[in-house]
Amino acid sequence: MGRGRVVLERIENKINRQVTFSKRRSGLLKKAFELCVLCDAEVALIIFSSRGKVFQYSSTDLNKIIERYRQCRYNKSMVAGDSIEHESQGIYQEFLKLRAKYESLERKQRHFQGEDLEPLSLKELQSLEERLDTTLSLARQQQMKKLMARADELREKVYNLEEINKQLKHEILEPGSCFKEESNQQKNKG
Amino acid sequence: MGRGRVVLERIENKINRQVTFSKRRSGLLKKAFELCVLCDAEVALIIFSSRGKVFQYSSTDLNKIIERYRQCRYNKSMVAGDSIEHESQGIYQEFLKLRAKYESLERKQRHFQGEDLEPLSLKELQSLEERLDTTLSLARQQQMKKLMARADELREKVYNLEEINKQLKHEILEPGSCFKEESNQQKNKG
DNA sequence: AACTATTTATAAGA
DNA sequence: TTCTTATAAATAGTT
Repeated sequence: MGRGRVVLERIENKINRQVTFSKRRSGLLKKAFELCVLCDAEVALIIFSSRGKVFQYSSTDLNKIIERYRQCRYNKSMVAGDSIEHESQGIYQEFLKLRAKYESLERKQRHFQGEDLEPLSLKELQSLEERLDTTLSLARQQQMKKLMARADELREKVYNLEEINKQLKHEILEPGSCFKEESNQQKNKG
Repeated sequence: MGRGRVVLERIENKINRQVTFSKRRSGLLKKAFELCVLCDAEVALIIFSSRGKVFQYSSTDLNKIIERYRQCRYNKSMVAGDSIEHESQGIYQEFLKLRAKYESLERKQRHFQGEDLEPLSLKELQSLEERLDTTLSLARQQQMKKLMARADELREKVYNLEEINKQLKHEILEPGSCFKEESNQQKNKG
């Protein structure tokens, strides 16, 4: 519908594409609206331009329509027996789930820090105590281990230094090399 | 576009409405498709007939488009200066941030449970030990409190029962009321 | 489901 | 961008 036949492929000319987008976009929105009025249908339409601008029409609340759609899909997949839905719930759902998990973990964490213990039952308190006790001894073991490792290191260093010292003393008693300054020092000492 | 001018209101004739719905629906879907091809746009279209049947077109995965749309809305409301709390980064960024926080908390939690202690420094281990120790005594205090409260309750119950006992004994020694059955029992005992 | 007279949408041009 | 206009496309009413 226009002065030339249209070929169904991406319009390469940028200006042209943008103009056509603008015109057809408004046409599409109008027709969506008409369908909804004339035929008592529920319609949701989301359009993103290639540059990321968003346009939208919905006969009623868009989120409601989306939910209704998802419900339909869900039922269909139930019938089909697929139920791959799990994965594609969208980032927002994922976000909500994660937030719930986070808050739960946070609560648990607070207990480990001795906060909000009042609402815990005796049984829960006992289990907490046990775990704290276990962790405490583990933490102490770990400290021991670290300290012993460090002690070993130091012992090694001490040994090495002693060896070097020995060699140096040997050098002093039996001179025969190295630096003039050392020779001078030996003179002063002697 | 048809043999008569159309008035924009619900078509009352049911058959007519259904036919028009069918025609316009396919027109709308076709135009959505064309817009997406010609103008490189992203389009999602959901249609429910008045009888609840669902039709859908989307240039790419519908859920992706919906999420993109939600992110746009979210960003817009941020820009509008409603809640500058979380910065205007979009739900996906929020999700990533939360995930990082969650993972960090999870790591901390593991330490409290005595796991992955090896990488901790001596200083960190000492601080952990201190906190565990504090929490441990708090947990024990809390248990004490609970136990003492329970003991009080029991003491109260015991006292009450003892009182009742006393009264009952009194009744046995000095009869003079209540039930016939009790009187019979007294006879038997006597 | 086809047909066709008309209306409507829109491509190209200004 | 907006308007104009020639023409393609969609579709209302009919068969």
